[in-house]
Parts: sequence; C-alpha cells; structure tokens
Amino acid sequence: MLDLKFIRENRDLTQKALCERNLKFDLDNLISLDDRRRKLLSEAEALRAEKNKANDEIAALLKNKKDAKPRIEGMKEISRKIDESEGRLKDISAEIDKVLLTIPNVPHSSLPRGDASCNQIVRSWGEAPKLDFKPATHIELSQKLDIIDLPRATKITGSNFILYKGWGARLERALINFMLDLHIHKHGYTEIFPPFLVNRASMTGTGQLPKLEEDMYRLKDDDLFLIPTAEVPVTNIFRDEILAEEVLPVYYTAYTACFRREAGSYGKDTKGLTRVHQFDKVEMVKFVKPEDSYEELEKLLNNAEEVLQALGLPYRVVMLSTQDLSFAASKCYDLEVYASGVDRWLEVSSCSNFEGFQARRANIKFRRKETKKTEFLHTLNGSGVALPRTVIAILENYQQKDGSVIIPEVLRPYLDGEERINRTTD
RNA sequence: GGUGGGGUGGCAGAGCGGUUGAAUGCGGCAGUCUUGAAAACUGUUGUGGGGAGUUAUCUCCACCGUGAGUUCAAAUCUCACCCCCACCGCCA
Repeated sequence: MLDLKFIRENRDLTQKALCERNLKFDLDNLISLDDRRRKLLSEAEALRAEKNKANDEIAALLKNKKDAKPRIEGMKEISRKIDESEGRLKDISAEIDKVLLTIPNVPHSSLPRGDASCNQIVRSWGEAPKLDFKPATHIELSQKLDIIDLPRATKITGSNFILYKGWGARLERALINFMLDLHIHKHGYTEIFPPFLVNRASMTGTGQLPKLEEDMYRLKDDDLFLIPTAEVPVTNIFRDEILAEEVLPVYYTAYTACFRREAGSYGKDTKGLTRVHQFDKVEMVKFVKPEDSYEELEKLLNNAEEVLQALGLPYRVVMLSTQDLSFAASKCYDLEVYASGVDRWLEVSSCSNFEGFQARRANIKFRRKETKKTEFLHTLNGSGVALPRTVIAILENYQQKDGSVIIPEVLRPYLDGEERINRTTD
C-alpha cells in the first residue's frame, strides 16, 4: 500500500509510475475522495469536541445537584449530527482503503522501462555442461530412475502435482537441508518453521489479497489460505508490531511447501516439474531500515546465487522491467537456472525489495533510537531457492550417458556420501 | 465440539454509566546521592490522525479484543463474533 499523503504530495510521480506499469488508474478520483474525507473528518471532530465539552458541563451540573435538563436536550441534537457525519465518514474511508489496496508499488528508478522483453540480464554464471550425447529431459530421466511418479500423483490428487520416490524424495530433502544450512551458518539467517495456512489479514499484509484471491487455495469454512510462499507467514511475524532499531536487520529463512492454483496458466509450461500446484521452497525474508534496503537486496541476491553456485548450476540474473514487476515490489531480480534437457532458462528465485509497501499494509514499524520516533521499516524477500526447477536442472545437467545422475558434491553429506543416483527400486 | 473463566498501556493489575488516556506496582528513560555500581529518592514514560507554530512545543479528535446496540453520555450495560486460559470429549 502506498501512503495517501505520499500520493498527494507526489501525484505526478505516482501517476507516472502507474503508467510505467502499464496501468490506467484515476488518481484524481482518489484524491477528491480524500478531500471529501478530510472535510468530513474535521467536521466530525469539531462536533465531538462540542459534545465532550457539553458532557463535562452536564457532569458538573449533576455533581452540584443542579438542573441539567436543558444541556441534556442540547446534547441530543449534537449526538444526532455526530451519527450522521460519522456514518458518511466511515463509508468514504472504507472506499478509500479499498482503492488504496489495489494500487501497486512504485517501481524503482533503476528498472528498465517496458514489458518483459525489456528485462535486463545483469550477469551470468557458469556454463552449460558439455554432453557428448543428446541430453534427456528430467521427465525421461526420473521415469528411468524411478524417482518421480507423476501419473500416480495425478491419480492421488490431480494434474501438476509431484510424487517423489526413493532417491527423488531423498534428493528433495537433501536440497532443503543444504539450503537452510547454508543460509543459517554462512549467511546469518535464523530458521523459521511457520504455519502453512494463514488468515486473510496476513494475505492482505503481504499484498496477495485482495488482487490475487483466485490464485490461492482457500479453505472456505475457516477463511484460511494455503500459503503460496513462505513470504506470507514469515513477513507477517511482525504484523502490527514496533521493533527496536537495534534488532534490525532481521534475517529469517524458512522452508515451506508452497501452494498455487495457477489459475489460467494451463497449457503453459505444464510439462513435468516446471509448473506445479505444490512445491517446496526455501525462502529468505529481511526486515531492514529504509536507508539499507537496496544494499540488503544485493546481499539477498548474492545469498540466493550462492546456492546455485554451490550446486554448480549455470544461471543468469535478470532485472525485471517495470511491467514485469510484481504488484508489491519496487525492484526485483529473478534467478534463472539453465537446464540442458529442456534447453531452457528456468526461474528458480525472485529477490525483491518491497520498500515500505508491505510494512504499511501489515503495519510493521521500528523505533529510531535517536529520535524515539516510529517509522515503517522495509521488507525484502527472495527464494533461496525453489526446488522443483532446481531438481530439473540437477537431473538434466548432471546426467550421464548411462542414465545415472552425478550428485553435486555439496549434497553428498546429506545423502550418506553417495556420489551417484542409479535406479535402485523396482 | 462441550462447560467454565478471561481479554485494559512494554508487562502485571485496579477501574460506582458522567473532569478516566485511565489508579497502583514492575520494567524503561532522565536526574539526585556515589570513586563506580547497587539501593533509595524525584521526575518522566502509548499509538494514530487533524489544526496552529519562532519545529521548542501548544491544541483538538480517536483508540480499554472486534463489530453492532442501549443512553444526552459507555472501558463500565446488552448482543454477536474473534482470541486466550482451564477442564472434559475427540485425535497424529
């Protein structure tokens, strides 16, 4: 959520930002609503002041056992007026809030302007493996190795769900542990294991609601949502709280399953593991002081990159353009890993700075030690990293001519020191 | 799910329907005392919004789980919902 005061004071800038996101939005209407709200507010406040004064007088009269009847009659009239003006105030405030929740964040000035074709490749790391045979896809490999069973996952649940088996399940578990350990021990994050179901207030706090409700799995009877990312429960840890300046920055990392309906995306990238309804992810979340947030974004990005470097997977860093940027973000880098079987770059991480956008929605503040004043902090998050596409890249890039898959060295301690995945089950 | 108890400031905990933003204690901050610390004593100590202003501050409004209601007037009375605690039931 943007600050209405900010919008008023930076009307042109905000309007321009919305244009850069390729959105038509009537700021004039919003501001005239706010003008009306302000007028009503001062009207209501004046009435209430009048009421408080009359009330004190009545109390004094009654205390001295004097006749308060005429004053009480006067209060009736004031109260009636207050009801009226407060009613209108409430309606208009609700309308304003509703509008504010649908306005996206202002893109940072460093972003390339335009649609996804304008995304900028910032840097690349590593090289595609040189294979002297035609590489198989992860679908073929996992079938031969009997480590992923998609037909049965479909039978159990539906299409685009994953059933890992044997080495597949172990590889998944090893990856989660490896990533968490890296972030905890090397990058200084604290591990969190949050609930996978959250309420409406949490979903609104991080910006998934009200806009993306149809993308979420919702439990109707309880009005709870399956989390689409750990960002939601972890960022909401501090909802409605004021932190001391000294505790910042806070670095949290969490493994969770993530659930996405992916409504409307059928037919696109739906083969194998590329786009699924439930997947594992290790997420990093930061709470920082506003003046540090862009430096922290670079560090966050580096932390995510290090996962891929350690796994020896070639990747590139992409800075998203203004129109490709997600709703709540000011700036975002995607990490895309190269997978040789499908011969594509696959997005495995998004590292974003939300500035005060989420903090304002979720009401997360900190108190400056010097001035003792509170202000909204900045939130960031990034995947470190999403698992299924990483599994694709490992299987496809580390595959051998005989159909086995070499295990990246950093994972071996998590897999009994084994060096290779072979077919082991029947 | 059932029954009972309860939600008040950073925490604990008072609060007859009317000078209650809210007693008291603890904690925090500042000061006195001390070589220093502790103790003691004194003062201070919420959030959001509006207005004024010599940006020090002054002033007004709202906030006692949430929402609705009763009333001239609600932290205080009524109802609904949410949450917490205890016990029972069910259960990995």
